[in-house]
Amino acid sequence: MSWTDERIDQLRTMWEKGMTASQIADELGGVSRNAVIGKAHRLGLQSRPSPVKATETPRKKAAAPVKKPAPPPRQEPEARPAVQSAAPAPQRPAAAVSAEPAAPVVPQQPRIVSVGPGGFLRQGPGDQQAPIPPAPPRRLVPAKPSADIIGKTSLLDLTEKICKWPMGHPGEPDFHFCGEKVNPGFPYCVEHCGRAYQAQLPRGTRRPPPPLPFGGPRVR
DNA sequence: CCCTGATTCGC
DNA sequence: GCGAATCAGG
Repeated sequence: MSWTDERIDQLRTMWEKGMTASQIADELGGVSRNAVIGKAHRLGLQSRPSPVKATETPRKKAAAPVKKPAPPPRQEPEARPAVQSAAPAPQRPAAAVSAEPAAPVVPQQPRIVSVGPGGFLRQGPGDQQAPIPPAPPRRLVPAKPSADIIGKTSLLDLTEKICKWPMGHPGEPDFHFCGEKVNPGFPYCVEHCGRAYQAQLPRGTRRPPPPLPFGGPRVR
């Protein structure tokens, strides 16, 4: 698989929604978790809340990645001697202490949500925000056997005694199995055994190409 | 061991 | 640019 614009877009969306690389890889299909991560980084989508601790990365080979020598102290220790403890004045609950001169505490932007099948966002009991509609509005309906499959032998109907020769192509609405009584000892009925098992001819002898299984190449 | 993301490096 | 291999942490 290759990274088409569409797939890149899906990757972006899912990554930003907080789906794990594995989930994204599954959903996209044809790519590994590593591929997803690699692509995400190449795209510049980087390091969102990951379960991995943000410890230094002392790669054994390369030079140490830019380690911040000293994060610019937002407040000098000298500027605020221990006066505060001596001031019994009614203070705001400790939360505001560190962000005193600045604006009110910034509400943490990345809300952690989980993503359900179909791409909807699950909400916790405490969530008061209106439900976010699924990106692609899909209606989930109970699976119902399609009209042209009723009466046919489905995967669930297969037993030891039933011919398992596939009729049609998997994934198509009318895909089913032969369903005849099997040739005892074989997974297929007598007719399909004749198709499945070809006599071994001496080497070098030409023979007409055998009929392709699954009803031959798909025609659309 | 399972999972996670990050990084490297040969292709 | 891609992604397997590898690393490192939960």
